Amino acid sequence: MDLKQLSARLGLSPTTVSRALNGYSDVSERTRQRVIEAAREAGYQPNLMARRLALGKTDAIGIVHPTGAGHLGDPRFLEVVDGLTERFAAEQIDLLIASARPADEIATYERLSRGRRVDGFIVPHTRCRDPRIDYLGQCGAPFVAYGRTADSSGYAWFDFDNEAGSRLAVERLHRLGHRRIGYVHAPLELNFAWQRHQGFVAGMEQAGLSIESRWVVPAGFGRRGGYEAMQTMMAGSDTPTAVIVDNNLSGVGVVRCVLDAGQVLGRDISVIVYDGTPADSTVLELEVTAIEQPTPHGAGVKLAELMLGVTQGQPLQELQVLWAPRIAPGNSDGPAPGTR
Amino acid sequence: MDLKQLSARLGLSPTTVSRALNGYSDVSERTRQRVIEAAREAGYQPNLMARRLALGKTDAIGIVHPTGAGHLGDPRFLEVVDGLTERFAAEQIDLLIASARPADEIATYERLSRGRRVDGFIVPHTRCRDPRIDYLGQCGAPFVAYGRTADSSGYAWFDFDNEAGSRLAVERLHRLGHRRIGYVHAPLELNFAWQRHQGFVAGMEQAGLSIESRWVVPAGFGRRGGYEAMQTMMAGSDTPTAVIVDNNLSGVGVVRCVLDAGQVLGRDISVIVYDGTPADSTVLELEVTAIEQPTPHGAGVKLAELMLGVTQGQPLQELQVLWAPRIAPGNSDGPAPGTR
DNA sequence: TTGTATGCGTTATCAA
DNA sequence: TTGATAACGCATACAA
Repeated sequence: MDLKQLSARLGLSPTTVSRALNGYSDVSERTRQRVIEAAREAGYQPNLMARRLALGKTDAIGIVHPTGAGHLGDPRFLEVVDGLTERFAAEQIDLLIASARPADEIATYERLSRGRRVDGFIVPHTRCRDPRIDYLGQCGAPFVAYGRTADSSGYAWFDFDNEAGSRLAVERLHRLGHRRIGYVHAPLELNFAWQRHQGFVAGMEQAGLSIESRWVVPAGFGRRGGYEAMQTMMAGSDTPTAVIVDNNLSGVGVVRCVLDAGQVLGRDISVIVYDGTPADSTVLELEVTAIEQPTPHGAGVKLAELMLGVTQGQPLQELQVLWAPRIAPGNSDGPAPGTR
Repeated sequence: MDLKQLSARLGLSPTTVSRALNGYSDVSERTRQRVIEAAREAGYQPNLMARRLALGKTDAIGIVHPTGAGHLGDPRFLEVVDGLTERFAAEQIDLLIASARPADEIATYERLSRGRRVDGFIVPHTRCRDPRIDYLGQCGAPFVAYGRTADSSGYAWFDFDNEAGSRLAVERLHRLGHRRIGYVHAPLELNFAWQRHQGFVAGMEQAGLSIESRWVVPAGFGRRGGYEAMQTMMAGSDTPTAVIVDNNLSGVGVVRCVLDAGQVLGRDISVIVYDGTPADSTVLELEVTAIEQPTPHGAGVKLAELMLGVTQGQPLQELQVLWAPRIAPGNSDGPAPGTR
C-alpha cells in the first residue's frame, strides 16, 4: 500500500494525501480526517527510503564506540544507548552503532558521514584533545559530544560539572577532619578524569591542604586498576585517612582492597567514589558515599534532545548543558581517626 | 558529485557508468577502467538512499536489546556488537540498535520490520519459549538468533553447546574425586541457563552422582546474585566440595564469597565457572578453571556471517551453528578434600 | 483548498 | 557493448 494506491482509493491526488498526513495547514480538516482514517485502516506505512531520498535526510544518528583497551566493558555505555534510542524512537530516528579501534575511529566517522549514512553523531568518551571533534567540526557534520574537550566553545555538548563534584567531596572530607586525602583516578587523557582531577586540586587548595603526589595514583579504568592503585597507596609507611576515587569501577577495587586489608571503611579510612557502588557488586552491606551524577539513561535522553536541537538549528548556547553533581552520603566515610 | 554529473564528465550514459561501477559483465573492460578511475578521482560516492530506494533494501540489520532488570550491564553484549559491526561494515551494512523494555519488545520489532527500517534482525538473549522468534517467524522477517529456543529447527541460529560444557565440568570434578557437587545458575527462562542446567543434570547422572536440590541454587544474573547464592549454599550444615557456576558474573560473586569465608579455592572447595573470570576483576592471583567459549567478538562475527547467509538464501542446515566448549584448567579446582 | 508536474539519484528494462 | 526511458515512492514549487 503506497501513497498512490491510497490516494486512488480516496479519489484524491497523492499530493493532498501526503500533505494531509504530514500535517500541512492547507488541507481542509474534513479531508484530513478522511485521509488519516483511510490510512489507518489500510495500514499505510510510508516508504522511508523514498521519503529520505526526497528529503535528503537519513533519519539516523550514528554513534561510534571505541573498542579495545581502556573501555573494558563500560556497562554504563549501554544504558546511555538506552536513553538515546528511547528518545530518538519518539522522533522516528534510528540509532546506528559502529565500533572502531582507536586507530580506525576517524576513518569510521568519515565512512559514515561521507557515505551520508547518518545525519549526525553522538561522540562518547571525549578526550581533552580530541581529533574526532576536530574532524567533525571541520567537515561540518552535526554532532553532540558526551563530555567536553579542552576547548569546548564551538560545539554542542552535554557534561557533568566534574570539577564541582570533586570539590564537594574534598570539602566534605575536610569538614570531617581529614587532612591527608588521597586520590585515585582514570587516565587523564579522558577529559572527565582530567576535570575531576582539576577539581580535586582546586578543592585541596581551597581547603588549605597540601597534595601528596604519592597519594595521587593513576588506575587503569576498571576494578582491578582500582585495587592495585589502592594497594600501592597503602603500601607506603604513612597513608592517607581518606581517598576519593574518580570512577565507580575503580571504586569497587579500592573498597575491596581496603576490606581485604582488614580495615573498616568510615572509621579507619574514608572513601568517596564518583557514582558510588555499581548496583551489581559484591560489596554488600555498604553504602558508599557517592558523588552523584544523573543516570546514564538520563544522560542518553538529554544527549538525544541536544542532537535534535542541533539539527533544528538551535543556538549553541542552549546546546551546552552542564549538570550539577551532589553528594549522596553513605557509610563509607566518617570523622578522621583521632578527630574526636 | 552524482551519477549524472560523473557520466556527463565521461561522455557516457548514467546507465553505463552505473553498470561499470557495479561490476556488470556487459560493459567493456576498457570502459570500466576509465569509469572506475574517474569515479575515484572525482571522489564519487553513490547516494545510498537512492540506491536503497531503487533496490528496495535498507542495507541495515537491527538488534533490539532488552533493557532493565535481568540484563544489568552484560558487558559482553557490547563485544558481540563489536563483532557484528566489524563484519557488517565490510559489506557496507549498518547495524541499527534499539532498546526496549521486555514488555515493548515485540512492538519494537514490529516498528522496525513493518516500517522497513531493516533487512533483518539479530535476536540476542533467547529464551526457551521466545515470542520474538515466534513473531519474526510468522511475519517472515529474516533473522538470526543468538542462542536456540526449545524448538530450534525452523530458523538460523548460533549457539554454544551448553550441555556439553556442563558435562565436561562435571566429568572433570568427578575425576578429581568430587561426589558432592553444587550448581549456581542464572534464571532458567534464559535458554543458555536451561541448557547448561540440563547438561549438569545429564553429567551428574552419567557420573552416577545424585543431585542435592539444596545445592542447586538460582542466582540473579550478576556478581551479587552469585555471592548470595553461595552464601545460601554454604549456610547449610553439609556443603558441597565443588561448585559449577553457569555464568562468569555470578562466578565472581561465588569466588568472592568463598574467599570471604576464609576458604582456599582448589583445596577446601573447587569452583568451575563458565567463561572463567572477567578480565576486569578484583580476584587477583587466581586463575579460575573455566568452561571456555568462543569470545563474544567471535560470536558477533559469526552471527553477522549467518545473517548474510540468510539474506543470500543459504540452506538452513548451514545456518545452524554450534560451537564446542572446552575446559581451560586454572587453579580454582583440585582433588576433593580427603581424596588423597 | 486541491491537483499537476517535476525532482530526489539510483537501478532495471528493453531497444539499438 | 551502450543508451534512452521508465520505475522506486515520496515531497514540493507552482498553477488552478
